[in-house]
Amino acid sequence: MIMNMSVVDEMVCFSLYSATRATTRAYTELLAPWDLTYPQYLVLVVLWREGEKPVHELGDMLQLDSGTLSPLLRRMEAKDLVARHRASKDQRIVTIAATARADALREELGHIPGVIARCTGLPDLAAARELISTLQQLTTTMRNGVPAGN
Amino acid sequence: MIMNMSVVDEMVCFSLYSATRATTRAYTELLAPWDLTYPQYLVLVVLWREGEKPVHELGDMLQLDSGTLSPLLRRMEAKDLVARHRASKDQRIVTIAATARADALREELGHIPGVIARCTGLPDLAAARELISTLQQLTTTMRNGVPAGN
DNA sequence: GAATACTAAGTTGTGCACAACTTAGTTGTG
DNA sequence: CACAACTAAGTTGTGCACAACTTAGTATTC
Repeated sequence: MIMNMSVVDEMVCFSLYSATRATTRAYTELLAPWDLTYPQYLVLVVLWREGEKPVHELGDMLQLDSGTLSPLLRRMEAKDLVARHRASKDQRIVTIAATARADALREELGHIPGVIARCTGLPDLAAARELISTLQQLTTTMRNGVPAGN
Repeated sequence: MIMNMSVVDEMVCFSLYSATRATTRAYTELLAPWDLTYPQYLVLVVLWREGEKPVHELGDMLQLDSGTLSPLLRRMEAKDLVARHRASKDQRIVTIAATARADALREELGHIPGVIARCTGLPDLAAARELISTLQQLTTTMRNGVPAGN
């Protein structure tokens, strides 16, 4: 907690920032043949696993607001990957569903998690779980925000 | 390395992605009073520590290309945070230097690393170093790219 | 039941990231 | 010297993220 903590903590953030961009680039390369971006792929993963979902629930799961999701889903709709329809019960809610084309992609893209697994270079499942745990805790703490009084 | 590895590995990437966005938001909030973004702050940190630098060396350090840095530095120049001048020796090279105003900010922003330190929620220096090490290794492996044959 | 508060989705505007390209300057080779 | 190969910075275009706002529909309260 003493002296050089400062530099190290900036390094935590910077190495996070670098690692995420490297990961996104790996996904970009992997997904290029299907004209998919990483956030678009994440939407498909959620829809494949959970079925159709309102926009705000997708937003809760991916931690993205409508300002990000609305145009992203519009692009996915244009590529015939998702369909939107108003829920009849509550006319404010737009439900997003994977299309038949998206469902077909599920098999085609089944190799991706394994490829990414190798790309992480993590030695085993335990190491992966530990990293996930550390990152999730960091996310929670960060999201609680900058404590009052700086 | 067996069964559910796939799901876990997607979780590694997603937790990275979430953690980075949470961190960037924390920086955004912290830096708002100075009208600075996180990448702009990173440029200042490099210039403070290393003195003036050509654009491509900034790019090497931050892993950003000229397509990102050129407009970013233009915005920083407009805010009187950096100055650009052509190196006389090699006329292709534009050297970026912190302005007096940027140097003055160095003290004013001195509290930030400590605040971020607390926001990470990491228990001690050892935990921070371990996370940095894991992330740097992951970045290197990721950047080596998707191995041939998928 | 009318005014108010709230919620869901979408819009607008700014700033990264990054691929692909352009322009200008430098180096290397014959 | 000429010319090809290379390098540095900048430009263009696309797609996130996200703050701030708008629009429309729902719930609440009196």
